[in-house]
Amino acid sequence: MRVLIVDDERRLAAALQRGLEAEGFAVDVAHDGITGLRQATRSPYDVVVLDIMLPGLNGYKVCSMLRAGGCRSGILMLTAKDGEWDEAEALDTGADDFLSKPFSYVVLVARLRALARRLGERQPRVVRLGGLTVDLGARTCLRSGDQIRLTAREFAVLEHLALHAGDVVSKRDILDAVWDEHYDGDANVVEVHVSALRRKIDAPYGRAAVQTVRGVGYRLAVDGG
Amino acid sequence: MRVLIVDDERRLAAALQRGLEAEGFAVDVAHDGITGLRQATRSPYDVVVLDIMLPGLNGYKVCSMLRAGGCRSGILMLTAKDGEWDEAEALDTGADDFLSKPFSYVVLVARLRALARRLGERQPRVVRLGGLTVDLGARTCLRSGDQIRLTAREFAVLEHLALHAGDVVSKRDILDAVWDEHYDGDANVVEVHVSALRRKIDAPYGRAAVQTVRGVGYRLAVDGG
DNA sequence: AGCGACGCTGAAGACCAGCTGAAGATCTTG
DNA sequence: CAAGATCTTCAGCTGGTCTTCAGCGTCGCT
Repeated sequence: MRVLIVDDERRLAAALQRGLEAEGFAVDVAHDGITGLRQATRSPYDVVVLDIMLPGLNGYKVCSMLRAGGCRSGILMLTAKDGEWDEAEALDTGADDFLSKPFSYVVLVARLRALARRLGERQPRVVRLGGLTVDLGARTCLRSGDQIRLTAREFAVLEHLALHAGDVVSKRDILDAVWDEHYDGDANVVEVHVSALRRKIDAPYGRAAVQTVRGVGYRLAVDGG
Repeated sequence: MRVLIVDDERRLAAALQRGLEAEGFAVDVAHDGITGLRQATRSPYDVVVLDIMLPGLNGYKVCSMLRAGGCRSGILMLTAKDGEWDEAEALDTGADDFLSKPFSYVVLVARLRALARRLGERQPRVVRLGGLTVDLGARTCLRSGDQIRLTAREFAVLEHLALHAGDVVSKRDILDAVWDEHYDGDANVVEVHVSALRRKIDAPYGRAAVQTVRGVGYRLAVDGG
């Protein structure tokens, strides 16, 4: 899932980025309103976490301009508690949810997930493919009834494949979806994680759910391999 | 959106038709399995609402025959609640969703809409030519039901031909589309790959989907050869 | 029938994409 | 701070794929 954090408190933003990335989100950061606005319109995010106090262009303006421009991402506003700006106004400008600073990290993650779920209800919560079950909500994976322990990256890769089950997904697509867009390293990271994934969900079961399509990318077999 | 209702309860079918037409759907009705099957294959519907209890040919049979014939419409099965036929079986035969009778009209409409949306979103780009099926999304190719393993180049050539099925495509066009457009090598590479393609999708089946038009180029027969 | 142009195809070697083990970097946890 | 897990980078390896080439077949024209 792709998240954009727009906050001028660099340390907070960096901490959030690290934390969320560890949970498997792909996170980009902007430190002012103008940059955030441009970033959010240029690239499709699932959720934008938007601080209200921003240099240049405040959060309300960014939010309403995004909505005016037809942006369909979820917008979670961070409101300072001093009461100068209130939550009702945040919702009025088109935000989907708000959180008062200071907030607990755990709460933020829960809200992010809830928001993403709410927006993406059309997306299946569970993808079942033959003997392979990927539970996007619980972030768990079952193969032939066994619970498989996956790392954050592994799961994120599997998630993206599962959401496009049956179709070939290029390594570039996976990079864009799972890593943030500034990642410019080798696509070999994808190969490494796919390799690890196969070692866990395919090899021990003699299956081949994750198929290589040479010269194009990968495909998750709709029958689970 | 085009909907076909196949149900032998004439009053129910007529009521549904009126209701759905009022909501802007284009609705046709059939009262038995044979008619429904013929109607569904003759005309492309977005969704077929299919009762299971039908005179002549039951809903399961209609459904599996439709799927066997390559029908890609959404199929919503109406299952009687007496439990004689269960939902798992409905899904097995290729239905996309089911609804137990008696059902609420509002629920039916919601399900219809959801189904149409679901199908529309994941509309795989598929080109079907007689016994030859080229799935551009999954990058797979089926000939008479067999999965054909193609290399990246072979598939790319076939893809370009399929997108212009029935038209003659010059070797130059293929070079520009499949190879880099500044490729200045011999056009013989195209011949080599076409040759390999024919060996896989035509020769074993005694067909000739890929036709040579001497002095001009190649043409993919619209009837699959 | 004979000729030339065009197209087909088998073989061979260059080439390249993808796989994987290992090592170092980085982050998390106790 | 140490231990452990995870992520990324790297390089060697493998096997499939692509291209080239040459020889042959086929077609259309005279």
